[in-house]
Amino acid sequence: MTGSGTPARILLADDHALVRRGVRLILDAQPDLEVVAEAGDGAEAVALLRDPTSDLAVDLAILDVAMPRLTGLQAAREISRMRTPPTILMLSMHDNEQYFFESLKVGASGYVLKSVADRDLVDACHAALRGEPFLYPGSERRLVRDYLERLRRGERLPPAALTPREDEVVKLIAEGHSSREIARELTISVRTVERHRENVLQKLGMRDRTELTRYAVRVGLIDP
Amino acid sequence: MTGSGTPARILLADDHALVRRGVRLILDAQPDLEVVAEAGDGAEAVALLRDPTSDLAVDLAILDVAMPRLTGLQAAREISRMRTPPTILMLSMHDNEQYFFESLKVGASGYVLKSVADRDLVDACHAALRGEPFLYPGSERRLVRDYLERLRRGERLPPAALTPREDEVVKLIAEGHSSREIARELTISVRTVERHRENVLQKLGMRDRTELTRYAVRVGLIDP
DNA sequence: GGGCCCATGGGGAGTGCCACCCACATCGCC
DNA sequence: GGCGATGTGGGTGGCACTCCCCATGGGCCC
Repeated sequence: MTGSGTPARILLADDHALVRRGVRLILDAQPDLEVVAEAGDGAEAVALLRDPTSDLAVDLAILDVAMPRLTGLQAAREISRMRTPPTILMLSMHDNEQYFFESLKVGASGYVLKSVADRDLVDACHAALRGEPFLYPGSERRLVRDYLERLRRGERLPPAALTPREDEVVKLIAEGHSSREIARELTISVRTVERHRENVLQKLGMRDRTELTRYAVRVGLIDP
Repeated sequence: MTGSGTPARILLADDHALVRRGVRLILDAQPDLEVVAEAGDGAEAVALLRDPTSDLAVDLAILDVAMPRLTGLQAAREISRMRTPPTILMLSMHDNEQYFFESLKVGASGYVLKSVADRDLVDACHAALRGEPFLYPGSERRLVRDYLERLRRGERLPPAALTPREDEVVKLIAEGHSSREIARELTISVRTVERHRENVLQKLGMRDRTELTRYAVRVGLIDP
């Protein structure tokens, strides 16, 4: 991939122009990296990569996880289905288990937090371009350790998002409804509502409704 | 302010190192602007400005609205109460009315969205340093027009919502901390934490922590 | 000085939430 | 034809949350 002579060609997608500009400055400072295209949302990124006339020949796509129109996750899913997809590196504000696993599921090779130093971003780009799955800044993190451990044991990823019913319950919880109200709304027993809530909390590794509420906002189940 | 000879001295606070790095590269490229300090959260920014030994002599503080520990808004409130406070410019991801007014209330001279171009950020810095209240990218915005209109008519800003202490408590609640944890964090009794929570719920007409969490996300006390 | 807001505490009652245990019916899939 | 996933339901216990009541002291404004 990308011989030692020509720099790797990068598409950069983030909805904040300032962030884009900053990341671009960081990457272009590297002799072997070159940002050849920018996108302000996921749809734009996909369109740029699909356009046969543009002939971008992108080696690496860096996508912000959360963007308008098409999120980075959705865009990654589309991009990884192309004939000769570029390597995908997800950029995220959130040190969040769900996002991380979702990113791997949609075909990303790397997941980098915006809180890391610029050096780490450059490292992640290099690792991704070498074909190594750069998982996280700081592989000592429990999240990654557990993930690698599961990989080693041959287990497949069960991060399995939520079931449709669980999504419904989470949405109502995050909207501030009590278990009793939700039970009435869905015409099931209070116990079943609580059961769903427990399962979701356990699945996502969360403790209470406030975390659930932030999750619901993040994934777009509700508006804040 | 800042003679034409020496560049203006800037403190930059944002919890995402990558964003900090990018903004710094943008600003340092200007001959008359110089980032002399960085902070990863509001508390750090305040501490740096307060420290008499550091002698930073900061002319302009650029604060991200949403940061851990102390938000940019809380930090701005503290900073503007110092003896010789620097000019304050708020940096925000959110095109949000509440946020915008809150920023003005806590003493900020400018409010810039992260979605603007780097040129606009530089312009905002220059305007703020000249003492002009640079209100928003694009002063034709209805938000700003209405605000200026109300100022002209001598109206005061809409009611002050929450007290600083209440803001702190809400932030911690929305981050998922229990009353006991918050009490330890703020070194007050559990009863007082609960008292603040009750008052806030009553003030905002809300019922529980999930509504409070959405509120905190809306006004930018926390990120989802 | 008197009033008001703010921050700090406490008691008690009722309810909700959350974590552990248990079970059974259905459906699809291999 | 069993096996896992999904949805449904129950019980118990402990703690947290929410809503009432009470109070004191400091600061600010008229």
